[in-house]
Amino acid sequence: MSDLWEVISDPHRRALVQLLADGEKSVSALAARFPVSRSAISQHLLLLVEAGLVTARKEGRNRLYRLHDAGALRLQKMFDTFWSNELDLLLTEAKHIHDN
Amino acid sequence: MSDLWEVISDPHRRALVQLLADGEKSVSALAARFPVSRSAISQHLLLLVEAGLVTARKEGRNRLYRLHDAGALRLQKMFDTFWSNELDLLLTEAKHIHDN
DNA sequence: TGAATAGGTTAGCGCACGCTAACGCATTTT
DNA sequence: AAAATGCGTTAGCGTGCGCTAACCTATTCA
Repeated sequence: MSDLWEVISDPHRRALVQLLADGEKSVSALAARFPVSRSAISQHLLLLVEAGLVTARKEGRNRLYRLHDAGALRLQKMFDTFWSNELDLLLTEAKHIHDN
Repeated sequence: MSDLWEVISDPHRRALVQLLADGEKSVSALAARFPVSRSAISQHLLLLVEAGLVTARKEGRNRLYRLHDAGALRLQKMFDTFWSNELDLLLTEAKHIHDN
């Protein structure tokens, strides 16, 4: 996979990114928030690492995941690139016409 | 499907949205740009319509698709919502530290 | 040292996606 | 009227995803 769009299109993975946005968290701490198994979350996290969105470090028997700055930046750039000039123009035009 | 994230995660559908951003186009005009069959493109377009990103009108034997303003707006809001305060904060911090 | 905890790994299942091929229906062209 | 064009629709195929279950390893606690 490793395509950023595909990676971010999964709801669980998006939620993981959001949860990690406010700091490092362990796998079980994360998994506790979801209705699926720890294994599923683990696999999602590995995908996020592969995609460069997240990094991991070991501390004792915990594995702590955190958001990777460079990855977040790539994500932002991806959105910006997609949101091309034409799309922006179209929207501002539309807003102007309907005046809201 | 009809989930905006899933809809926009497909490369062909993203390209369609971009192509439609600069104006109405017929199915064959669009399909000519892709290596897949017209049927595939047609199915993508129907999905985009279902998702509210695109509208269609008939003119003679052509079917003209165009971007739907409200849909584009929903898309923009979706990105913004995901790009929550934490993510933004994290990025601006990171930028500040590395000073670039 | 044994039990418990945290988490990676693998096999396999169900399922939905993207696609093609074939067909049908309007509309236009000759 | 007949042929051609534009496009939706459907069936069916291959493939990859998300998930669970089961197992294995490393670290901590008793």
